[in-house]
Amino acid sequence: MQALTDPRAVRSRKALHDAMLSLLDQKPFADITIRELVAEAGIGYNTFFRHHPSKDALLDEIAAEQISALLEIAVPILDAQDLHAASTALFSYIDEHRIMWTTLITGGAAGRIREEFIKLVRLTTAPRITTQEKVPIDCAMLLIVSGTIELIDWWLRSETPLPPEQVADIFDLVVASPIMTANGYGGLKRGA
Amino acid sequence: MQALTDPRAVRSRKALHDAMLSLLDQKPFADITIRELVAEAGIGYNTFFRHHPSKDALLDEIAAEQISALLEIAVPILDAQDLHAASTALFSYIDEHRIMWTTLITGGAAGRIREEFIKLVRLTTAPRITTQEKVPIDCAMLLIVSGTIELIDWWLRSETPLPPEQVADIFDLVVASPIMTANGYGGLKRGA
DNA sequence: TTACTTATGGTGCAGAGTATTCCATAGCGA
DNA sequence: TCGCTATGGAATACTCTGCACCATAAGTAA
Repeated sequence: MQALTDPRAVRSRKALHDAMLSLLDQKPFADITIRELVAEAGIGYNTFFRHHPSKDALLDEIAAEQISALLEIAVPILDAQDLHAASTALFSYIDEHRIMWTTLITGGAAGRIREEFIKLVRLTTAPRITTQEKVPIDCAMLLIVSGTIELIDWWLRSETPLPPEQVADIFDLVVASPIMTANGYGGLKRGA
Repeated sequence: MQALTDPRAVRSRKALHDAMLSLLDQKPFADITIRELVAEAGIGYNTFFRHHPSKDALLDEIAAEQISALLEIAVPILDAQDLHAASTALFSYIDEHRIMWTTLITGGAAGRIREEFIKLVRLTTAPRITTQEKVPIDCAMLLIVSGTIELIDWWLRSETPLPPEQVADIFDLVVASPIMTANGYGGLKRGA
C-alpha cells in the first residue's frame, strides 16, 4: 500500500469516496462500474486498483467510516446508562447527515452497512457485556443491529419523516428495550 | 413465455431450480454465473433465457415459492389469534427443510428473501390490519419481517441450534410481541 | 402412424466490465 | 536540486451477459 500521507494519494482516495457517494445518489451500487467511478472522480482507471482491490472494498471502507462516526456518538451516551438519550443522539446525528445516509443505505449498500455495523458493535460493545439470559448475546446483537438499520432505512425513505425524537421512541419501544430487558438490562432509564 | 405444461419446459425449470439451490450450497449467489447454472442443470445456455430474463429473476422465483409455502403454514394459525402456535409452526417448518433454507438464506439470498417476504406479507396480512398506534404500520411490518429473517439466519448459522420451540419463544419475546402490543394487539394469547 | 408445433442444444458473436501490465510523466519530500 | 512514488494512458487477456441463427428432438393432435 502507498503512503497514506502523500497528498496525491489522499486526494485520490477522497475523490473516490466522493464519487461513490455521488453515484450512489444516482443509481444502485450494483449498477455502478469502476469506469464510472474513476470518471466521476477524475482519476485514472489504474489508480483505482492501487487503492482498492475491488468496488466492494471501497464501499466497505466508506461504510466503516460512517458507522464508526455514528457509534462514537452513541456508545458513550449508552455507557452512561441512558438508552433514550443515546438513541435520540443517534437519530439526530443521522438527521443532520440525512443526504449522505440516504444515498448510502437506500443506494443498495444497506447490506454492507449492516456487516460493518455488526463488526464494530462486536468490537466496541461486546467486551463490556457479561450477563446473558433469555436471548443469546450474538442473537441479541444481530437483532438490535438489523432492527436499527431497518428502522433507519424506513425513516429515510418515508415521505413525511417523523422527528428524530419520535423515531428514537419507536426504537426504544420495539427494538432496543425488548431485547435489553429480556437480557436483564431492565435497570436502564427508558424514555416515556 | 412458453407453455408451463409442456413436460420439457417443466423439466428445464425444475432443473434450474435444483441447480440454483445446489450451487448456493457451494458459493454465494453473486459468484454463481449463468454458465455454471446451465452446466449444473444439464441444459443449454440459451434455454436459461427462454425461462428467466436474468439470474436474479430465477432467485426471485425460488424465493417467492418458498416464502409462500412458509406463509401458508403460519398465516392461518396467526388468524386464529395464537401467536405462539403460529411462530412455533413457522420455525418447525423451517427446521424440517433446514438444508434448503440454510442454502437459500446464508448463500447470499437473504436480501431477495426479505423482499419477497415483505411483498407477500403486504399482500396477505396488510388488508386485514386496521388499527394503528405508536408504530406506523409500514414500519411495523418491515421490523417484523427483517427481525424474522435475521433470527432465522442466526438460528441456521448457529453451531448448536436451539429447538424450534425455543427460537419461537425468542421470536415472540423480542420480535413479534413488542411490535404487536405497541400497536394494540395485546389481546393475543402469548406463550409463557 | 403421420404431421404439425415448439422447446431445446450448439455455435458464434458483439458488447461490457474486470484486472493486470508496461512506460512515460508529473508531483512530492528531503 | 534529486530521488522516490503516485499517477495517467494505452494495450491486453479474460470472463460474463445477452442475443442471433439453425438443425434436432420431444411433445401434441389428427
